[in-house]
Amino acid sequence: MKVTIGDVANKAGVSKTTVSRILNGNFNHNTEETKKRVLEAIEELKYRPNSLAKGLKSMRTNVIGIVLSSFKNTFWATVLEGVEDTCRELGYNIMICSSGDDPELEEEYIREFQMRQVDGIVINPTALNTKLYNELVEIKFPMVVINRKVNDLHAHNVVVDNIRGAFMAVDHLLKNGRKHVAAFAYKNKYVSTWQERLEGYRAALLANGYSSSNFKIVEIDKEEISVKESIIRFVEENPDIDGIFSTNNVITLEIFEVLKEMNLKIPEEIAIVSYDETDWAKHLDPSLTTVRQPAYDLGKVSAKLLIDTIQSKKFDPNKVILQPDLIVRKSSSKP
Amino acid sequence: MKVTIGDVANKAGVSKTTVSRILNGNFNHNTEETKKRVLEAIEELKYRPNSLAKGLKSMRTNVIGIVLSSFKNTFWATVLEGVEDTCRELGYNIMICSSGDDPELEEEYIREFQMRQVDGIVINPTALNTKLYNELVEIKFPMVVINRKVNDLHAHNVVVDNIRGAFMAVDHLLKNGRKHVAAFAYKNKYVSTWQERLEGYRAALLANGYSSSNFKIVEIDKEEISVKESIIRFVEENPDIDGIFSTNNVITLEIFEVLKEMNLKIPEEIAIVSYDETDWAKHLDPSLTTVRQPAYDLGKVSAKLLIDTIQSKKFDPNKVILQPDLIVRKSSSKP
DNA sequence: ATGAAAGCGCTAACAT
DNA sequence: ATGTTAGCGCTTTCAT
Repeated sequence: MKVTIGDVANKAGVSKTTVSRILNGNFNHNTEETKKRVLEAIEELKYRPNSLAKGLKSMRTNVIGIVLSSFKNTFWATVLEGVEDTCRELGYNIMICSSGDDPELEEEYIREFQMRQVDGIVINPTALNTKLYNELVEIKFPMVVINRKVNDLHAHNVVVDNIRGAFMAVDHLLKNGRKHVAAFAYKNKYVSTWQERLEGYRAALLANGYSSSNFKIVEIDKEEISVKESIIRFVEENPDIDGIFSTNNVITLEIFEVLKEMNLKIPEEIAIVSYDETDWAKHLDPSLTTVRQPAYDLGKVSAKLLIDTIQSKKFDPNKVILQPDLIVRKSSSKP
Repeated sequence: MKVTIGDVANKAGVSKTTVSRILNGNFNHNTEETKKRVLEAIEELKYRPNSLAKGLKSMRTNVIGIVLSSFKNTFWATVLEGVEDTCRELGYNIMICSSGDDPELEEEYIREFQMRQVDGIVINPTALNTKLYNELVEIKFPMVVINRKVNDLHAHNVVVDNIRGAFMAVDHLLKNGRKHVAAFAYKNKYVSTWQERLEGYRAALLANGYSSSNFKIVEIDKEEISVKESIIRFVEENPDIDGIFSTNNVITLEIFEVLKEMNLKIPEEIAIVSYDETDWAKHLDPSLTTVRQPAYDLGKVSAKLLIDTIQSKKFDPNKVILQPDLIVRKSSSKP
């Protein structure tokens, strides 16, 4: 049933070595004649090399692992596309999993990937397994940390500039005449993403002549209160708000709903700018101004960096910061 | 550097066989004492079995491959979640790829998966590689075809009832007083999904006393015309339309935009029902009535079926049809 | 209850 | 230009 390299060798009347050489493009030293015979034998027997055996011998699998927090987000789907395209181009396959931001699951999956001898991993870390991350760096396991930062970790890191993205968003609101701008984020002090977007928010206020007493930050603890409820509460308690910067598009959808229910006009009474750009942003009513992150590039750059590391065995941590841009639509028009 | 089963054996003062047995839970015949010593050695050496070697020997990798058309869609992200949860539960890992509905790429990826000795695949087929699919069935390669049907293929198939979903959508429009209902779909005669949704549309019209002369079907050929343009053209040429059934949510977003630009009120003048349910459907203005497909279950059932097949080696094709449901919102309210 | 030895399918150093 | 041989790390008969 299973046809092996030995079968091909027999059929072609040569040794396994010769077949192996031709298979791997080392036929500098082969007669056209033998090459032809081997290729024919492969064709006739429909031989397909067993990657397991190859990997066991060569200590390389040409598989990389990718650990995401969740698949359910256009952003990650697009990152994955970038990773996939790069991997295909360079001859790698992908094993995938999602941690759901659960550190134990994250560790379990990483261990699994290691046992499967993946050549390296791309990971959006929970940021809660510091010891594990450092162990991986220690043993020089090729790894690219994406999207989030892990403090003091001596590893490759590819992120999008969240401070800048948030700054652009909030600066845009202020420059367009908004005076009381609030920021909404999920509460999670371990995830650099949210923290940095809030930092960008603060920076924009300060740069526009406001002081820290003007900061209006809503950090939503999903365990304690629903997103919707916390928005309602905030808006009721802060009737002077005329601009909102939302760090996440699930929150944004809730904000749209709440404001409509409260009969607050967007953008006349309250302007909105949101992370991230999505398929539906331009179709909302009013169309949504967004901070677009270069998700595809994030995937592409990360995969490329990982594979370079695998192939060159160089490990000086590389820190790459990609830039987002602002897509201005109607939700942030002048009042 | 690398610690192998031999190192553990040495450290514990036993043979590799014994370590292997304990590793795989075959310690019916082992002293508590040896078991303990081996476990300790594993712990101390931080030994992790090499799955490649294991797979090479045992002819099982506990990896399945999944071939999608694209990741960029909540539907597929959710399917993937179902697959992942099931795989984790049953001890399998996932290799992933997307074909972009390109049959050559699809074949390339399947071959790759075979060489990597995946135990089986879950595939949303382009439906254009009939010969390949049949070859896989022929060699009894465990495979579950999902979401789409392939004519005359003797393989497992898990789909959602598209005729029924479309019927429910259109019947709902008609029962709520709409008289002239059109259907929008991508033009692709190979993909059963679109074909069946149009069939459901026709069935609903007939069941409500209309004849085939009342069918208004727009099949959009993306090569020839933009989605938006084809919607505009149709609506201009058919001013009597008062209901639209959209088979795809990208088309739906464009429909919303066009109707707003043409100042046609939803749902007063035109009602809309759309595939699929998404995060944003309830936040559109007006909120969108959708046909929800059990995506998570689709993933779960498919993965379970695949793994059962792998483990039991039974191959009588299993045809599973899951049922969608209708989520009624404002976009389809009575005129 | 434990071990020795063969071998899964491939590659690569070392012949020839 | 091609072949011989020795493993890669594991499981699995078959002994003991």
